[in-house]
Amino acid sequence: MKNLPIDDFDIKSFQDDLISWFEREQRKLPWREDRDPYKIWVSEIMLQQTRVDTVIPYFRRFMEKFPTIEALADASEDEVLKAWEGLGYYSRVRNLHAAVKEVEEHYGGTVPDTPEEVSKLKGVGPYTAGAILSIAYGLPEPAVDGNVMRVLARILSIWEDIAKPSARKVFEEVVRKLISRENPSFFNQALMELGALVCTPKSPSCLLCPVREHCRAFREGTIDELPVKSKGKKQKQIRLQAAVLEDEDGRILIHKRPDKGLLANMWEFVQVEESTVLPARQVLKDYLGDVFKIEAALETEHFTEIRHVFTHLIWDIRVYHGKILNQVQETNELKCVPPDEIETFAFPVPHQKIWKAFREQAKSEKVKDIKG
DNA sequence: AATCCGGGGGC
DNA sequence: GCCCCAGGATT
Repeated sequence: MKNLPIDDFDIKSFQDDLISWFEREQRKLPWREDRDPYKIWVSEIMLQQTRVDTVIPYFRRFMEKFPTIEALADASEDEVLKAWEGLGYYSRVRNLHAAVKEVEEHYGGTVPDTPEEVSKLKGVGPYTAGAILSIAYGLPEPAVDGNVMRVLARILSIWEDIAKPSARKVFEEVVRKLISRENPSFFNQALMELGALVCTPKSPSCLLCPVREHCRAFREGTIDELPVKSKGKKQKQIRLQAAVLEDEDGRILIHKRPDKGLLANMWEFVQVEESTVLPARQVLKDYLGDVFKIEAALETEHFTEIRHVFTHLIWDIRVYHGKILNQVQETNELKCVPPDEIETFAFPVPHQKIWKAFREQAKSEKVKDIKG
């Protein structure tokens, strides 16, 4: 029996060692400057599946642009998406935007402070609810993320598979038993900070650990076996053909993705999935040919290939260059924009790479012209 | 319970 | 390459 009860565990001593370490060693972070629930909330959404160092510049820019709940509620979705461009998991910010409007309308602009109300907000799950309630309001609610599961799995020698959704509840019950009633905020933050700075996934710094004496895995030599985490399956590969298309005025054709699913509401250059049957480029030409007259430029070879790895799939994109000879009928999803305005739209990273490659290719063409 | 949903950094 | 990251919504 490896999952031991926590009877022989000195909770008070553990809390003291953990919290006093946090008071000494915590990093200075922009969302720790005050206890504004709005800032705590935004930071927690940004930090979902995203490292602190990545989040910091986004957080600063976001707060400059949308300093209050009211400012964010009044912004347009395109503006908000643009501020999130490059951070990934874009439904986070669309949900945040909707939730902030909800708070503005139904809670008079004040983030609610009960588990029931906070949890109802879009994009606020068990972790984020606990984080807001404990950090912003000082309530003893668990905030169990990947760090907390790793740290507690080691300290208490818990052999649950932390990749399984059911594991989170086990750890929430553990936190309810361990959490400091005097300082729930620092207790929760300290567990996460410890996971980020000391009790790391690989080669943890046990010799520097403030709670080493409380750690069963350290005592029993099982640090490298804990936590137990099953592996996910590998990504599906998708071949795409994309085109940077210019109209006769040199404007670029861009397309807005549907409001659900992958990269919802983000802009992109036109692209289609490659057929396994038809020869290269034929699919793209057929697709575009229904709508546009495409000049022979599309007959030339693709000018770049982009590989982009997502969590659950891999895009391999061949990118062509073409010219549109007829008038483009613009819609909400289809626009022609001048090249210098491309960067005002929110593009996913793979299509930012396409634009970068396109400009460099155009530059080298120019050099050739001059030399020729 | 599985699957979907981004992107980057560390090794 | 592989792993993981201050997870949540949908099915």
